[in-house]
Amino acid sequence: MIRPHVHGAIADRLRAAGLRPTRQRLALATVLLADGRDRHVTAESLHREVRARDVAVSLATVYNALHQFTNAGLLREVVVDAARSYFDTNTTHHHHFYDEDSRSLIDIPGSGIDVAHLPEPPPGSEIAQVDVVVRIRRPAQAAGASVRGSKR
Amino acid sequence: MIRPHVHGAIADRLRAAGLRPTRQRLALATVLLADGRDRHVTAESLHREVRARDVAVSLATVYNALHQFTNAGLLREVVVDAARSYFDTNTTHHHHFYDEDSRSLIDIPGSGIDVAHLPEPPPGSEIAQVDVVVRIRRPAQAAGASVRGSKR
DNA sequence: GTGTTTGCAAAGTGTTTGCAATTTA
DNA sequence: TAAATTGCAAACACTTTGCAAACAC
Repeated sequence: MIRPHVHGAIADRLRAAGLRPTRQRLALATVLLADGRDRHVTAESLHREVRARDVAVSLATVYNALHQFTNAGLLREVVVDAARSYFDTNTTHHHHFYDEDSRSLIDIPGSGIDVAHLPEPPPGSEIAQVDVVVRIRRPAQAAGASVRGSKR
Repeated sequence: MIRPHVHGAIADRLRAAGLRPTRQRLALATVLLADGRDRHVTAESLHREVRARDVAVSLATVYNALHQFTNAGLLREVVVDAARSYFDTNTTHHHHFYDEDSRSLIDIPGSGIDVAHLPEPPPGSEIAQVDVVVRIRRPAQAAGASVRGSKR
C-alpha cells in the first residue's frame, strides 16, 4: 500500500525544518502551531494536551520533539523556573511575565520593554540573547497572618 | 561541660537571621559571606569548596542551608539554567551575564542596565522582581565546519 | 533537658537515553 | 529497503525528605 506525502501547512513546516512529518510530530506541531496563537507549554502539559486529542504519544517523544522543534527554530525555550522547562511558540524577540503562583508565562511584546545601557560582554564572548523575566505574584497578605515558610 | 555562644561576625549574622550557628552553617556562611566578595555558587560547587576546607558537611545540608540562607535574605537565587540552581551572595538589585559555555554567572551592577517601559502587571498581581539575563557565548566558528548538534 | 539540626539513604522530579520494533520516504 | 523515528523502561542529574543520632543553648 502506497502512502503519499502527508499534506498540509504543518507538515510542510516540519519538512522545511528537516523533520519528517510523523503522526506524533504532526499532532504535537498542530497543537502548538496550527492556530498561530502564542503558547507556552511544558513537556508535561503538551503531552496531556495531545493525549486529550486521542493521539498516542509517549512523553519521551514529546521531549525529543520539543528539542527538535526548538533546534529548528519553531519554538524557543524559556528558562524561568528551575523545576521545569517551558517552550514558547513565539520565537520573535520579546520578554515575559512569569506568574510565580500559577507558574504560568505571559508574553510581553518585544516593544514592551527597553533594555538600555547593556554593558560590553566580557572579551572573547558575544551576546547570544537578552532575557527579561518580570516575576509577578498575588500581593502578600497585609493582615495579621504571620509569615511562615511555605512548603516548596 | 558548658559551651558558650560561638562568637564572630558570621555567627552573629546567622543568629540575626534566626539560624543557629552550627559548625556546618558557619563553614558554609564563611565560605560564602566572610570576605564580602560577590559569589555565585551551586549546591555542588559550595559542597566541594567547604569540603576542600576539611569541613564535613553533607550535600543535603548544603541544600538545606542554601534555602535557609535565601529565605533569610542572605542569598538570592538566580534562575538561568534549567539543570541547576545558582545562588548569589549579592542580594542587591542587579542583573547577570550568563556564560552558556562555562555555565558561569557574572554580575552586572544595578546601574549597568536600564529597563524602561515596564508594562503594567496583570490585574491582581504585583511585580515581585525583574530579572535580566544576558546570555553570552564564544562566537560561533565561521570557517567551514558544519553545525552539528552538540550533546547536551 | 529540649527543641533544632545533621547526615544518611531513600524517594522524588523532571529529563535523557539505549535499543528493538515500527514507520517514513 | 534503508534510514529515521518511536516507545518503553532504565538511567540520569539534581533536589527533597524521613528519621535517628548529634548538637546548640
